[in-house]
Amino acid sequence: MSAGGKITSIDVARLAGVSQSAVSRVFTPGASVAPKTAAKVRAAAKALGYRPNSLARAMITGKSRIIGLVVAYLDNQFYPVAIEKLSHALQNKGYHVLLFMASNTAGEMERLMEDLLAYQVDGIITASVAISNDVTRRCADAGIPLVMFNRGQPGSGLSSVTSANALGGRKVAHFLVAGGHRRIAHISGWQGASTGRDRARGLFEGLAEAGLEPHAAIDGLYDRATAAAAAHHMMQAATPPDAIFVGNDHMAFAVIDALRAIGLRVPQDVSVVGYDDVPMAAWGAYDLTTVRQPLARMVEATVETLLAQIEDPARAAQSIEIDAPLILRGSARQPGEAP
Amino acid sequence: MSAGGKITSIDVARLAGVSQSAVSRVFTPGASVAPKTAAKVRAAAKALGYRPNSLARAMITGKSRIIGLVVAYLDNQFYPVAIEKLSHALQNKGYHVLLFMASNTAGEMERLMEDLLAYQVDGIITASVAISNDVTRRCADAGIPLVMFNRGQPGSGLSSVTSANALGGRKVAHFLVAGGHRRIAHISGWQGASTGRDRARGLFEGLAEAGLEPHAAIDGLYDRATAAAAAHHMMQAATPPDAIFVGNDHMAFAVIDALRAIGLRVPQDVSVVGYDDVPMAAWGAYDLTTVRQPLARMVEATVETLLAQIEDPARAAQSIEIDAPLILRGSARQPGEAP
DNA sequence: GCCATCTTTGCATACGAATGCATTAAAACA
DNA sequence: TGTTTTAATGCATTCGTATGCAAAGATGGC
Repeated sequence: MSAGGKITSIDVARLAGVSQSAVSRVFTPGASVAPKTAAKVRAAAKALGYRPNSLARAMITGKSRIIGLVVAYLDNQFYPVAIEKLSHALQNKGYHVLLFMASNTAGEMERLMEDLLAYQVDGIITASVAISNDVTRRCADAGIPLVMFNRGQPGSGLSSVTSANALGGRKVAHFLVAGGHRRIAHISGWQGASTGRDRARGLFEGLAEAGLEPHAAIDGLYDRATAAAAAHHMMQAATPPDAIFVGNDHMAFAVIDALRAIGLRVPQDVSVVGYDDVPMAAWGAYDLTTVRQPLARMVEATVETLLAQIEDPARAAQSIEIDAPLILRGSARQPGEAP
Repeated sequence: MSAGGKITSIDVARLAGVSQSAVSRVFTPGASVAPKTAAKVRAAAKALGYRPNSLARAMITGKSRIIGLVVAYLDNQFYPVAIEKLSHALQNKGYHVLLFMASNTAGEMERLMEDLLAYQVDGIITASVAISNDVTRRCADAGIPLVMFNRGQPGSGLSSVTSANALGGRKVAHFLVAGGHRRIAHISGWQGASTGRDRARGLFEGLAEAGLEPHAAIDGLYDRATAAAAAHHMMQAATPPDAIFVGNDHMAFAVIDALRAIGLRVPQDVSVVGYDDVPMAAWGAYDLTTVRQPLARMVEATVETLLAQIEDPARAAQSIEIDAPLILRGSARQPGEAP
């Protein structure tokens, strides 16, 4: 039915018997058009199947209404779900998401940045811990509003939205101590980024408050294999830990698998606690006690912050932390349960 | 350092002492420019931090080099991983991905389509089984090349890339029969789309070849809760199945959880086979025997088909099926093992 | 019914880059 | 060296829409 040929506002104008400007105004919220004219135009537009060309509009207005979303690995279920919610939220605000998969090779990053700028994105969200500092800096230098999701960068002057990672780590410490654990180890998230560091720090502080030292601590690099190896290694020590706090759920699953593989029972032999509360954490096979990142609120805050910065570029960057509750499930012995 | 102010080809031209056309040609592969001029221009461009504006370029050329990627739910790990690979493949070809999350409400879909067209995408990939037929039709009507990933639509004249679903189902039938199972049930993928139907059909045909009838069959709608309920229901029958083929891994995990929850052992009491071979299928907690969708090859075929159609719009649609091998793990009793 | 005020509307231009055409500079050839 | 061919460049126009400005129309007050 509709020909493949491009239909422009001029075609619509011709059919409706008005000027091109009139057509434009009908599709520009807040512009001055007589209701009668608008009706004619809309009718003509519908008849022709006309759609305003967003790209042309972007040129004129200088706003593309495109947000660049930079992510790295989607294996960790936390990110797909975050992407889903971010997309929806942005779509609701009339923005669209240009997706960039970032491999972390230097050359790739370079190209990615170029592309991000070339497409005139109005703002950027980096939804991955593994984005290099350098990249975030360059985006900011280019004057494009940027919000880091699930990662902070202290002193960078960039906005970020995270859960209260340190507090979350501390909650885990208190919970495990209250549950009677005394040899509490940590397989941390990558220590190259604040997220992993803060969770570790929180744990250690919490332990210190109870007069405990961390029994062991290894950087799991957010990598399943690394985490599994770390767990394996810890359990072969002369005095193995009686609980392991793992830096995120994604690694925690690998840790549980690794423990079971060597015949250990969770939580009878070792308690395991994760961080994120991805949907999978609630699944029967893992039933993971974990700290919930309140995704909906984090997304809301991210979008709100970004759009505010787009509207007012002079606005100061903000670092938002959202409280993360501990979710009790079966992978860790609870206070009052028999050891 | 670089001012937020927009730098255009005219600025570069001025600094390099050439015309705007010259600058354009330097950044247009295949255009005729003297090496000396190119060098001057590149130097000036670098000095100013100039990047060609993709949006402006898109207007002139009529090609945005943007691909619309429409997805629905990202809970099923198959899709995030697919998105990751699709993005990378398209980025390598110089395309970019505009991501659309489709809730399946009618109104939403309408808006989504409008947006897809408004952004002048060069092509569309629908990476979800749950996209309505209607939507795909309308994209095609608009004359935009479209490839359906992981779903076919027989007789639609649209391109699709899937694994050989029917054959996959048949492989499962043969495998389960060879393993000594006789009461083989199916919790299928959504029967509203070809993917789920073909897998079911393949299973049934395979069973028929062995002189067997399906022991039971319920539509799991690709939904965890539905699948779990179905499994529960099946096992409470007077003669429960001794094997269940589940329409995808995502549901299969739920089924295994449900079975274990009522004290059944997998595979000793019931064998479970999935479809997809998502990374999680290999994890210790499930160790799922499943049919592997060869993601890399599917992505490759999808991108290739789409780009071919973009280059030559007259090109006929094609339905590509890629062979899917059965991956043997621990969730199903194997031929030769004791029952 | 007339003038002041507020809406509508069209005209013309701008956004930033690509490209056909004509012109000029350089290279190739005799 | 002169002429033909080829490569390089600039000019002007184009893509589709938004918007300032001025003119025209509608509305209201008295």
